[in-house]
Amino acid sequence: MKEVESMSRAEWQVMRIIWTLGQATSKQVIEILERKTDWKSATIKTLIGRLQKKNFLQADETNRPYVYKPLISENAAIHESVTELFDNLCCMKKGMAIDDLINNSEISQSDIVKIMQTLNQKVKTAPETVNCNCLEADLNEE
Amino acid sequence: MKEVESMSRAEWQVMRIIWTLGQATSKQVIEILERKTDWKSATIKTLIGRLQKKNFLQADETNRPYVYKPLISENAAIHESVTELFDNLCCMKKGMAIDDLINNSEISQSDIVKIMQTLNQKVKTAPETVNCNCLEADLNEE
DNA sequence: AATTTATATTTACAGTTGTAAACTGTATTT
DNA sequence: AAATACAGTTTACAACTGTAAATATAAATT
Repeated sequence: MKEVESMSRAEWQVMRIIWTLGQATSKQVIEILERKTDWKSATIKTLIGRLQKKNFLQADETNRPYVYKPLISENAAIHESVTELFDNLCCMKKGMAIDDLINNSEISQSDIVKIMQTLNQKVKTAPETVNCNCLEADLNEE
Repeated sequence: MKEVESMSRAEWQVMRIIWTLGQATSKQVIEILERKTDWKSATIKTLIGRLQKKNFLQADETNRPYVYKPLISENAAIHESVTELFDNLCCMKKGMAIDDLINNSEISQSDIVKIMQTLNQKVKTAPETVNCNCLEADLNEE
């Protein structure tokens, strides 16, 4: 029924460790997450297993302990999640949501510059207004 | 275990109708969602019921059919969801995520202007860089 | 009042998620 | 080789979700 698997909140925490390290053993992930959370090591093992099943992680099994590597890039994963969430929103509200996000996130100087450039491009072709379509049948949801 | 209830994807669709109409009967919600989705009316009734249980909706039961009203504003709900999602992300990646979002969302002229103003404020105090904390214990998650 | 219709509430059921113990197989140390 | 320690795999279980049928209740019609 579900087209594409998605990553749960707890699974995200595991992926973040592995993305940041590039690859990791379960031991490494467990050590770090035991400091960050109050999860038992068994819980973390479960999460690693599920991430493999969902094809977000792959174990290099040539020698033990296995080394786990990401099968999806962090950027791709972020894109997927953020897009999925924004799909829930009224299209009229997306601008506001982004504004809110900017207000509540710590963003570096260079990222701010980058975003401004994006906006400068965007403004050239942006519509005067975006209408709410919450009540309309969306014929096309590609 | 769960501090605050959150809204599922399907429940969001129901709320969007009710926010947009201000209030609605189940019949109205069902009619609209039957055009937008392939859900059966029974499914939509279940969702309305769950939203009431989670205190996102309240039924005015003075006369039938009941009129359902939101107990949370659309903006508040958006803030909650978006914040929850961004909590998953590496803080170093949030700027990029926002940039990606802007690239992929239709945003009105006025929203763009608003966002630019926000950025202009933000840039004054923004840090040069934001460091990844994916491997660190977060002592404080208030 | 009895029947039909509309609407609201209960029950159902499989899959996902958070959370973790138990078990199994491999590697290391006596 | 036997015992121990680790790491990987299975099993568990309740709550939440998507999906919907069945049932109960109230309103409208006959």
